[in-house]
Amino acid sequence: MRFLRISKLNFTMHHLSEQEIIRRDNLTKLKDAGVEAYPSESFDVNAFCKDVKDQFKDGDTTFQSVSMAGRLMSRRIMGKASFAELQDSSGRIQIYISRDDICPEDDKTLYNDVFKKWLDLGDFIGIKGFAFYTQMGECTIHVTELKVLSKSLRPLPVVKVDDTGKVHDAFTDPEMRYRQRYVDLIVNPEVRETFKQRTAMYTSMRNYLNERGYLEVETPILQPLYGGAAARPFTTHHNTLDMKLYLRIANELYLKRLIVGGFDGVYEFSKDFRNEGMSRFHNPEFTQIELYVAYKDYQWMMNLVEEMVEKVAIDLHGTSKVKVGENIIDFKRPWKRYTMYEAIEHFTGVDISQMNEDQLRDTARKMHVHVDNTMGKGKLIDEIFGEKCEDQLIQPTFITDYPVEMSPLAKRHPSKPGLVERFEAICNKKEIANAFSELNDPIDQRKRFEEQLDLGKRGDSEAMVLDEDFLRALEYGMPPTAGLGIGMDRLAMIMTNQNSIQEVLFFPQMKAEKE
RNA sequence: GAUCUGGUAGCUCAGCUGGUAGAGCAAUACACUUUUAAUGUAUGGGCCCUGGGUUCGAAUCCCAGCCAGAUCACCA
Repeated sequence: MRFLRISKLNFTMHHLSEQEIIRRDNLTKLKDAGVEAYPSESFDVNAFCKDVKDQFKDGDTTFQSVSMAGRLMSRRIMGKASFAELQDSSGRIQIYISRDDICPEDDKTLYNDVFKKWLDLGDFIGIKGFAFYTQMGECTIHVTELKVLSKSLRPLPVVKVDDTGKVHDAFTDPEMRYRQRYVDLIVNPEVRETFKQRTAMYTSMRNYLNERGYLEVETPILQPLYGGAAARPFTTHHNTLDMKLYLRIANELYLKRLIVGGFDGVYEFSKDFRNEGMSRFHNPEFTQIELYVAYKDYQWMMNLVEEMVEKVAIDLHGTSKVKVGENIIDFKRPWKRYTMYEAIEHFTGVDISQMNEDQLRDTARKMHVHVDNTMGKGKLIDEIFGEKCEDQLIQPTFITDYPVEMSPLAKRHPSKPGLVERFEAICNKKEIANAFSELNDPIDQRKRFEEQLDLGKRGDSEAMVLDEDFLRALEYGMPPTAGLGIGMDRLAMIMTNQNSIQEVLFFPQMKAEKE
């Protein structure tokens, strides 16, 4: 019955374009001539385009017996000799093919037919040969052997760069680039670089945290209760257990359970899911790193964030200064620090620290901040900050001491009533990190959850739900703990100078393509 | 979810106030043994996003829809 599982896609052939028909035709001709278009045996590579171009000097004895593989990306045929470009994972190099070098015998099929007629741009080939410089001074591989490694049946966009460096016919349509990222990666080398930098960012952070002895862990994505953030979840269903499950919106409550269990420091790069709107800053699935360290507080965590993010910038760029849009952002320590009240006073000139709810609402209205009567004190402060301060914070800056109403999992500030020990790091007008001294008083935590339940009953779809097992864990006792979350996609956008989250996700979420 | 902009050849794009669908690259054929956005000559290639409407006639004007991008609102 297995054939029934084959998807419909295998049977519905799209209408073939002229160029696709020609490529299928060429495939048939290769096979008829006894050339295997999809050979199975290994083709051993001993050099990459970039290395040859960077290291080969004219007259050197190096790279005189190279074996290379990649896609054929351009072709300039001049009768019995041709220039072409080979692209591998490292970049491109020009290759030179002369008929009598690759066909020393009488049979010239390999050059006249296979290379000139039956190969197409995008096909994978393997070559053997030696490096030299042409009369025009370009580093080139003189090909002595040519092998077909894999035939390409669809035409690629042909992007050309002229001698002034100007790019012609760039493949730029965002819809096609995101839906067919493989094509984007083939023809746009800078896209490949962005994703390599994203991985370098993960490596940098992982190394930093591992060196300090923190344990990288994995916690459930499918959760019976969602928690750790204010957001609407995706829901799903487990058939055998016949139970409703949620895709996690955060992993905070699970990592804290591990601190209760006795680990001193745990972290996880966590793919989280939020069933909310999409924008150039929001994808339904995104990645956060969360870190929890026992016996530490938020002040200590601020120092860690500065040190780690500065290191990331240096590991990626060799300097703490990173170009982001029109700005140069310098991650060098120490970063500016403001309490939320100080920040508001600094950017608006108004000291709100002693104001009650009504005074705050009046002040907000005078500043033309949109507020309504359902907003409590914490929400009002948050609105004023968001409207008047956040947009002015380009350089990395810590904002500390948030209203307790916005932070149900954070510890109360010992000397500032109504506030919690929390900070956010803001950079390029956006939050890049959020951290607090974790609330470890189980009685207070239960009370805060109950306040969230009330919000939920009043219609707040993002209010947290009460997690009885998490409270049970806290009742066994959790050491004082500092916790941190960093939005990896947002940080990647800054570190790679991209202004859309889709540029740092290989496969951003898209609506289904029409047939 | 709201507003604006866009969807034409494999790719990048023209196509005016309605009148036989265009260019460059790519492709096909021929020539050319150090070119480089190779060149020269010739040729083929289109569900103009979809569905309605107006009109003698629609890629073009109108309406509805689909997809994308930008901005805004919620959010990381």
